[in-house]
Amino acid sequence: MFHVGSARSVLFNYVFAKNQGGTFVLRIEDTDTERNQPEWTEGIMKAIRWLGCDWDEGPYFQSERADLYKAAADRIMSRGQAYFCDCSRDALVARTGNQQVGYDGFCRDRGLQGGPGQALRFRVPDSGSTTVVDLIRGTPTFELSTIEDFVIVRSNGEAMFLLANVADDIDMRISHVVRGEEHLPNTPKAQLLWQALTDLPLPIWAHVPVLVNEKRQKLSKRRDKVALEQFRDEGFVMPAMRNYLMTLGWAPRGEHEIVPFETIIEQFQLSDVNSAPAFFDIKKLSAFNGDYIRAMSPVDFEVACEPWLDPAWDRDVFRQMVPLIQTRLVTLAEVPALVGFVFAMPVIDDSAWTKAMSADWVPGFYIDVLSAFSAMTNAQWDAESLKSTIENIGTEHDQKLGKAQAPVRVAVTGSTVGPPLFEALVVLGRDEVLARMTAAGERLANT
RNA sequence: GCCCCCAUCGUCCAGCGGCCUAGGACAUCGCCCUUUCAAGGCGGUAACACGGGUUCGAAUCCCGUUGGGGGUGCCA
Repeated sequence: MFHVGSARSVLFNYVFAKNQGGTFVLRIEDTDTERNQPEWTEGIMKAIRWLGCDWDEGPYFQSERADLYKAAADRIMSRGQAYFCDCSRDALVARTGNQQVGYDGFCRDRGLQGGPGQALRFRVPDSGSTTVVDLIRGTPTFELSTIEDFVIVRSNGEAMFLLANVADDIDMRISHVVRGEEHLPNTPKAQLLWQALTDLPLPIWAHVPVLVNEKRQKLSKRRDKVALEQFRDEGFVMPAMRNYLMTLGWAPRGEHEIVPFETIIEQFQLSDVNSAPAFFDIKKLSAFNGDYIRAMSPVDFEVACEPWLDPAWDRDVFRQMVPLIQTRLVTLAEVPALVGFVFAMPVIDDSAWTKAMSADWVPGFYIDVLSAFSAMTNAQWDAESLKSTIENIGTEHDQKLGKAQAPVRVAVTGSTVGPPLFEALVVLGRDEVLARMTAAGERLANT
């Protein structure tokens, strides 16, 4: 499961790196070995590739870099900026009587020597402040007195992600860190660690706003639809998703939001990114998707449809339907419903039948159409002839074409809506059309 | 509670002190086109949260209020 919010962050990183001529590094932050599942990593990389954001360097796995983190912890320890602690959460709460307060520094000067059950905490200075340089948010400043002594190495010896990230950022010479806004409160801690580990200048940060739902809460996989894979499986195409995600918090210059990815890369500036949370609007995504589908070449469109087609369907027949359906889609998943009638007669929808067949002019009109169709030679079986045939018979029954085509459409396609009728009749062929008309005629006679 | 962030149409963006009687996109409404449904064309409704400053002049700068959001884990 790859969260669309993560996808957006990846995209911003990628586009920024490309715009700057920089190197996009993929690092898998799998320090929590108890919870990590190997298949997650596979899914992450697959999703990033699907987005077209191939990395220039990596992937690096934090789970394989424990030595680096150990060395970093030792260095901080040797500088006296960390201490061991064996306080449990419960003990802390019991001491302070407050569920929401940070660590109270109980073990600061107990001189614990480390060992099972003891975590390593960073000794945050009691006074002073640290200022984060953020391309999107300016320079938020944090008072050190409000930051607790946080854990950097778990009691099982594993580094926490904060330590691992800083050690890696230094080791990998990371210049810019682009990530979700939810990490902003971690940043002063990261800077403290950074300065304890190296004299190298701090990285430049960019905290992109979170994506929210219609209730303006951060998108969560528990209550919201957020899986990139799910959108893909529901027929959203990558360029549409990519373009849409880029318009959340940012927009290309000018009057158009739908622009080539190259243009986005060319124009993107982190300093232009908005800092307010953005609503992930599936309706707007859908509009982008329809637009991208319409813009495809017929061949590309056919290829894109393939996963949604029944293997038994004749691809040559489908190809004839392509120009009739391409403007009628929001997602590719709608393709089967639109063309299915060509390959097999669907069950006629009851309300469609009633709607199209209940008028008193229908039976007579219907018989005329049936006989006209049977009379048509193969040479006349083309969209224009079929159209004027229906049109003329309709006129005889005092009906406009819009009304007159309805009974035929329902008889042949099972629905009142669908691709252009006469073109579809041509694809179906005279025999098949007549067979369906006859079947419908029998049903008409019996009701 | 504490820390931090944010605030332009219903939504996403544009706007970086005068070009704003605030522009575009999605959504919505109407008209046109039309073989259904779409697509397409044309047009409409719709916003600077509030209160104080600063300034000749503020959507744009400052302060406050209100309202949202994020964080507050030996998760990332």
